[in-house]
Amino acid sequence: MDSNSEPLISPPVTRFAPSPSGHLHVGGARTALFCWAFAKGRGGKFVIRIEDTDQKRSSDAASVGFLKDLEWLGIRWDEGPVYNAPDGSAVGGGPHGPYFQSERLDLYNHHIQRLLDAGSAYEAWDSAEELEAFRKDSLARKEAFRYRFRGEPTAEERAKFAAEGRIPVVRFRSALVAVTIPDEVLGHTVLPAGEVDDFVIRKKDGFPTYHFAVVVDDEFMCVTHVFRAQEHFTNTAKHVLLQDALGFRRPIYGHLSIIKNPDDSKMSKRDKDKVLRKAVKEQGLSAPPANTVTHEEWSSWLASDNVQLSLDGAIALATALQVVLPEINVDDFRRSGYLPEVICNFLALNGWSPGHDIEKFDNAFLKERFGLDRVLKTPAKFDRVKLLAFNTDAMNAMAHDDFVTRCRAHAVIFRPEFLARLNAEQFKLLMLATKERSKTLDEPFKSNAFLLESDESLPFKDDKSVRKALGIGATLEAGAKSGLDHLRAMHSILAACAWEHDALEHAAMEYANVHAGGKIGSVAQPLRIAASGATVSPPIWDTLLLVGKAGTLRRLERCIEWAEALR
RNA sequence: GGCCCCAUCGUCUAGCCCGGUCUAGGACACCUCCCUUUCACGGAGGUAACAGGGGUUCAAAUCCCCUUGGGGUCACCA
Repeated sequence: MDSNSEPLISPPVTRFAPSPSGHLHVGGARTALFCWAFAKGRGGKFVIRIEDTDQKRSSDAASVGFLKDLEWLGIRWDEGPVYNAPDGSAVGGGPHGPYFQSERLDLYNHHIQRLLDAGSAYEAWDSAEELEAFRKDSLARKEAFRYRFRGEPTAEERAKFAAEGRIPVVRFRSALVAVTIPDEVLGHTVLPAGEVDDFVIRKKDGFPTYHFAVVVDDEFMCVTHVFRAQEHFTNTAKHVLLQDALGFRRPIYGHLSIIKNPDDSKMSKRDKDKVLRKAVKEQGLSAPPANTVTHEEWSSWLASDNVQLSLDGAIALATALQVVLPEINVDDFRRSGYLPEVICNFLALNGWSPGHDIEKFDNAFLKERFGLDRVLKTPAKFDRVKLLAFNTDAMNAMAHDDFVTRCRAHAVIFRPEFLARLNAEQFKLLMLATKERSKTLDEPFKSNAFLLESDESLPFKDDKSVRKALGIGATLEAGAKSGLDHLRAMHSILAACAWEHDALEHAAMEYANVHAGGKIGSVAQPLRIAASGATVSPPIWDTLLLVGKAGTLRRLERCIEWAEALR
């Protein structure tokens, strides 16, 4: 038995309780992963609850889009919002619902009334302006602002407030005692008396605050272990006080360090906008590039750092500005072609390790081995380079058939144009030709866009390596042939060649032996440029096969023409 | 600023709780070489860290204190 399995409570119930959002952030994904692994590895339950007590931020149906991301990662919940997985199975439901806090108001109000009746809570009538003044005052004295009971309003005052249309909030009467914050990751620590103020538990709009709803729900959803981001650490004191006042059980707590960017900033959904703003500034743009965002969107976006572009808008703008958006959400990584199992593995390694120099593992292993005793207290920087390396390894280890299947699944969602261009056989050929150099599921598509070009309009790239391969601008020794010469010669050879891998290779080899000193590379590179437009493509014969005979010959002709005009 | 937490290669980390086996291990990145029809992959080497200062001890990355640095929090957001 390890140090954190609790003898008194088993099996454990953990929960992931985000506010509604269309996207799952990697930090949230890791929290969910740890909660899931802990519960499932001990025969317990993993619950999802939506914390939508902020009416301003609770929006539409897309508000739980992150459920799709969780499911994609292989993290399934035993209780929570109902979700129909792509494989047809239904996830969620359960006996302790509803799992949206906005639907549990009666429950919260019942318990707030209990506190009110017991004198552990009271109504407070302060206006926003009054509170602001208090805060300013505290700030001037270089103190943290702590709200304290300000006395019962007189009947007169009460009448005046009512006449003004004021609506009271309910505040919790915090005892002036030191509070121990229980934490199995950071260690139990004591908050000095007076640190917790009389915080609001019911807002003016009748909704409970986060602190109150969490405590009630954790109790009634039978949550035994709460693992959440470190930003909640100090809040735990409030929760503990509330639990004591309400007579609730106390779950075991563990606070997880945050995940940071390589530059030490906190990883945030605003990072994409940050990159774009920088590019706009550097490139000195004063209007949105064509086919990106509307002028209205553009100007409101530039007017305030707090405004975020829509995903589609951000992607379009990034393409136009030729910048790469940082992946922040799970969905971003999916779009970039990362494998869910690799993301889970890598995420788990940020803040936890199984020891013994083990780095590669799957969720089953994680579930088996995960425990709070090996969770790190230090924040980790999210290293995309290492993630990519992990993904590359997983891609290389994949069986050919699996690779093709998964690339196809990726293409259906993100690269449909390739499915339109290639038949099943060609698709498979391209995938296998690209497999060993693909670091992501998206790479077979991203790096082979030349296949989508028409033979009549494929652009040829004019750069140093292209000029070198074609022999443009170079002086030749007597009798030697340039890459361009090879191209001219190969045109007729290919025209007479069967369009099949070995035949192509054989014919080119034969030619190279006679005219290129056996150096096939000096023939293959010009061909590659002609067929793909640049010096990088899948193995040359596969490339020609995919472009097709007619297409290759036409591209050759155009390339020769283009190269001749260059010199 | 008050309160709380944290600190091993550039990065993720092992080791720390139970001081000696640590001239600090692994991985990613980086450098060198090999392989090679492009780009990649792969193979073989290499550079690289206990934040600083005090203690305790025969002995400290490991225990204690201070300094410095980093983080969190101080909402009618979660």
